[in-house]
Amino acid sequence: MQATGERAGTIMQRLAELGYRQTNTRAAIAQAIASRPSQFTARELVDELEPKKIGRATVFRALDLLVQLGVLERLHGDLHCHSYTYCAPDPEHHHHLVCTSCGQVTSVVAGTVERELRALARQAQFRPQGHHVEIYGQCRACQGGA
Amino acid sequence: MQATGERAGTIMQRLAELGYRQTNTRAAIAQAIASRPSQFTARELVDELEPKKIGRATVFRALDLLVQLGVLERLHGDLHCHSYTYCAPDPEHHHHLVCTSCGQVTSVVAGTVERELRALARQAQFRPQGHHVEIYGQCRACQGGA
DNA sequence: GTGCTTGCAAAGGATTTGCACGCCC
DNA sequence: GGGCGTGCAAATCCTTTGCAAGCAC
Repeated sequence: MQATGERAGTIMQRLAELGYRQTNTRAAIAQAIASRPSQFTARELVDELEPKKIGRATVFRALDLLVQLGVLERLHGDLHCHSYTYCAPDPEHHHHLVCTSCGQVTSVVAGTVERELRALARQAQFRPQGHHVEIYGQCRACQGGA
Repeated sequence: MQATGERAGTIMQRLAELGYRQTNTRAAIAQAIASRPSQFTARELVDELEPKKIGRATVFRALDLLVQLGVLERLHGDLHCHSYTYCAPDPEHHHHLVCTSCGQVTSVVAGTVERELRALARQAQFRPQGHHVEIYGQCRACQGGA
């Protein structure tokens, strides 16, 4: 697990690396993202940042940019269409475990599943280009309580 | 593959079974769904049905109802968030192969993948409750042309 | 100084809701 | 006849866009 301060730093660093400017506004957005639980919506961020004089538009643009840079990922699924999740720089393809109780999102690398999916596609004479996998359930912390 | 007429019939039948009324409006919606390619958006249906004097609201309500009944499934994913797909009554859990060229959606049953996903979750001390899997690529028909 | 970024404000859509009428059972 | 289902229209909400001013480099 990464400290939130470190997380915000990583985001800013990544922006710099790719040649984007490190502005105060972006730092505030990075900070807001870092301080959120691992899953959040655009709306939540806008609500948090609007009082700080950061425009809706700016937040949406930053979100798009960060997804493009690979810092954030978009989540899909019945419960949280249009959610985002922070994503540590990681060249490996991975999947998500989404906790239905606390919303925590954990990334897992799953070579075996990958292979199975490819085999499945081949079997259907389908040429796979990509896929999207999300598993819902309860994370370890939530199994005891709820 | 199911004939579209049969498909529309199945939808109406399912409504009746669950105690919902079989109205002309719903029949028209069922027909429209049945005549679509396997993947479609709410917007498309509304556009098609509005000229026929079927209100937007009614289409959205019907869509929600059908998803609830398990006749339709919502698709997610970057390319087609908020798409729907017809789903033949089928007790078995399945996944989707989505063609990026023609939009065709094929259902596949994948016991092996299921098992792998469960194993993966267990490994992370995660209690799985469900999952969502979509594979993008080109279906057989589109591999030759495009 | 130059050009990327931002904030404001307004536009643009999509989806939802309220309500009175009509139709299915 | 009773109550679910429908159509109309307006409301609401989210997201995108245009443009002039500001700030990073």
